[in-house]
Amino acid sequence: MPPPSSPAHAPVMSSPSQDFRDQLERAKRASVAQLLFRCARLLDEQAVARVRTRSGVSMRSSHTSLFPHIDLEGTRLTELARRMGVSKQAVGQLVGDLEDFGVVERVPDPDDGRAKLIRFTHAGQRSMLDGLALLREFEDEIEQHLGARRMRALHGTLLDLLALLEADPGDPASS
Amino acid sequence: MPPPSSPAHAPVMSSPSQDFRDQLERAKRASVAQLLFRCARLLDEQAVARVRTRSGVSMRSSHTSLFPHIDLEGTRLTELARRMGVSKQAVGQLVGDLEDFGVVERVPDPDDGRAKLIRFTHAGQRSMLDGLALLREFEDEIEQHLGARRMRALHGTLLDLLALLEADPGDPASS
DNA sequence: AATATAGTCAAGCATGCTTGACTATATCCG
DNA sequence: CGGATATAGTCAAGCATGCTTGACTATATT
Repeated sequence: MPPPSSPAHAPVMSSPSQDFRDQLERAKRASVAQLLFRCARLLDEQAVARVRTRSGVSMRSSHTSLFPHIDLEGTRLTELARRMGVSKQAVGQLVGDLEDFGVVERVPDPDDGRAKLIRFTHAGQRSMLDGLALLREFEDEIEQHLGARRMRALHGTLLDLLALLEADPGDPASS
Repeated sequence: MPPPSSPAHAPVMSSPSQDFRDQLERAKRASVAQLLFRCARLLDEQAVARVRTRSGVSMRSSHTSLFPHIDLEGTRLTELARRMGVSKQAVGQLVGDLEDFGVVERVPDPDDGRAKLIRFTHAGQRSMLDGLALLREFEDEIEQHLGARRMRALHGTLLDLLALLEADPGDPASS
């Protein structure tokens, strides 16, 4: 027999293992965090697969995450690293790949002999536009399933969530 | 002198590079996919950090993602691998870690001398509950910022999105 | 001249997988 | 029964990804 449960009254569990089972069940329904995580991974995988299938370029999301930080007139490596919050060597590797892909190029910075500007090549601009089109296509498909209203709501909520998460790196709540 | 951003012969309408700039600008506002990705990563990092800070156990989300698949009475390694869609060796590594943490144990399967059942230890059940409480706490904080309504909407939308992504692994669009 | 900064090269590490080879047990069938 | 074969799990190695740190060169700044 399990330890005497307090049937009528306590908020205590009927039995520990029953309680545990309930909790597990709840966990299976997946927290928002876990849902986000799985959605993000699947989305990323499928988007990357599409780009590679269609363009033949094996660009990954780590590469494309660089794009929004590259100014049209070119941006220094160190500045990119600062904006992205990683080491300049990390950016150097990404830029190296993108250079191999022919998407960006390094040109000397006229203002500083040590520096180089990372900027899109002509071809890179084209593939960038193609990639964005592909991504929009993908998201349109998703929107068809979710509906425009929910898609907008999702977008807005994620923006707010991101702001919260970026503002609040620690654990301010407790203690 | 400034980099010759575009040749002197002026493009007729809004220049290609202006168009490109617009596109980039749009990309900076981040697609849903990119937003999801960044939110997921931050959420994961912060959740993992909290668990480790409070419980001292360096469990990662790859470990916890195993939990929903472990039945209360125990589950075979191979079955876990099947449910998770990875190799049995991959699950073996996760289970090995969790065994070191004292969270799960391997007991012989009475029905099959080759098999073992992976199940939670007593302590594991406790830390599982603690972890879930922590996670709920975290999500409650998020809910405070987003509001209950948007949180529910987010949850529901993500569920649908997940279903879509899991149903549709390929690229059905391109014929 | 001293020092700081931009970038590069090389190595290393953590994570989360994979594949291949192997042991022990189960099951099927002639 | 016994041999062929399938299955559960383990051990070991390897790989891709996305970072890191350390050491270094070349140029700028003071």
